[in-house]
Amino acid sequence: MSRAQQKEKTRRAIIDAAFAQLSPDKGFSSLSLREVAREAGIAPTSFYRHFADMDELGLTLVDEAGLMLRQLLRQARNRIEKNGSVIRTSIETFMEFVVGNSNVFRLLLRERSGTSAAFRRAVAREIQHFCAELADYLRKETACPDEYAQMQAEAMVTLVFHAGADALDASPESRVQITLRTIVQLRWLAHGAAGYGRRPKD
Amino acid sequence: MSRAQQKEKTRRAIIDAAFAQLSPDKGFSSLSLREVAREAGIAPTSFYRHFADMDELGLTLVDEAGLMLRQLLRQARNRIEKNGSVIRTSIETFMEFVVGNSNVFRLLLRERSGTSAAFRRAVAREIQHFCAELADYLRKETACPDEYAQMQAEAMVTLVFHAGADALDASPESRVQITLRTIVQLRWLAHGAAGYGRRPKD
DNA sequence: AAAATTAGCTTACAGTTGTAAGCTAAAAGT
DNA sequence: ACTTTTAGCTTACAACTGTAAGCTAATTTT
Repeated sequence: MSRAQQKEKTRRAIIDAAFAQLSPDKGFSSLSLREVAREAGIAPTSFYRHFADMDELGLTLVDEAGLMLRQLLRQARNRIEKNGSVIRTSIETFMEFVVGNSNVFRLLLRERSGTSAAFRRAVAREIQHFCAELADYLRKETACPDEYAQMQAEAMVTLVFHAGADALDASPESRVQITLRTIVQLRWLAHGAAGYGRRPKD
Repeated sequence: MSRAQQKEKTRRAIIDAAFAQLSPDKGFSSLSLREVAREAGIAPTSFYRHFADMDELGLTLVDEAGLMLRQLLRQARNRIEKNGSVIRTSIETFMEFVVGNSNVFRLLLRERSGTSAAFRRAVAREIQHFCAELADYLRKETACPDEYAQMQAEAMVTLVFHAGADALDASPESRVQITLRTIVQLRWLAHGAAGYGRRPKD
């Protein structure tokens, strides 16, 4: 095996080790370099051959998580074409992602409000992609005026992410409730944004 | 000074020390018992005379933060009576709280999605109070049907909290934008929930 | 007045952490 | 074939952590 190949392999081992050690009770910030190295099967100091410090590893993890989010978007679009119900299909797809990749979602969720400004920015950027694509869609497909599409998308993503967070701590039965609740909330938003001309009283 | 009084005093010193050490770069989980004890002016081991461990201290902090939230609600109600504009006044009051007590708000924000299930539950409970009071208000004052008041309140609180989180990282000028954005989003929700009979298309 | 309780102290220990220094062996470059 | 580069190793150290054990002095109880 070439040196470059081998290096890439251990790099992956480190990343996978980090993801593997994330859990409901353990966030990235309580991950230690030594632990990660141990799980990856290398000496602690060898870690530095791949990342300058834990922060650099963390940003890599966030990047990978963002990649998975974008894959999720494509998957949702496919399903919508077959199914038709935009809001319901989107939320259900998202919920499957959250439950099936809970470690990945939790990473985004925690670092979004974590202690590192760099991490927060990185997560915000990934979520921003999400919003931008949704806003595009809203502009094309709905009665929502252009300037409001972005704000509507942001509100929707906020509510859906929050629902995902709730789902992580909930039983499978309550997850159904959370999904239903979120569907209604998103419909209100869509309805409200479409009929924006008539303002509700303050 | 009586023994009980003195004890209460050091207990407060510990709590205040903990709050003081929270910062944009330092969450509760990266607070050490020794650091807190040092700042409180006591020996590390004396900490145990007041709290069984750091978790117990953390839950106390969350409780205090929740108390401040409820005070905030009362303040908002007073202002609404004078001012009239419910949504705008509420959001502006909330934003003032976030900026003025950023350490307290950050605590809630972080522990809401933190690694300790007990902390998450504690924060969820405090936010639940918020939602319940708002739902009550919505039932009385708006056209929203009873069963939807709770869901609407939850959506509103989610959006407002999220706006608060954004505000923490934003410049004063962008805070104005965030506030305006949130006002519009909440109006949509109110509008959508009031006209719930006509469903928007999926 | 004597006894019991206790808030806070000092000392001590074992565990973990990040990372510096320097070696080895193998791959890549010449 | 010789030199350079480098991924990974071992060893080492200083800093910090939580907390156990036991003392002191002052308040409270009896």
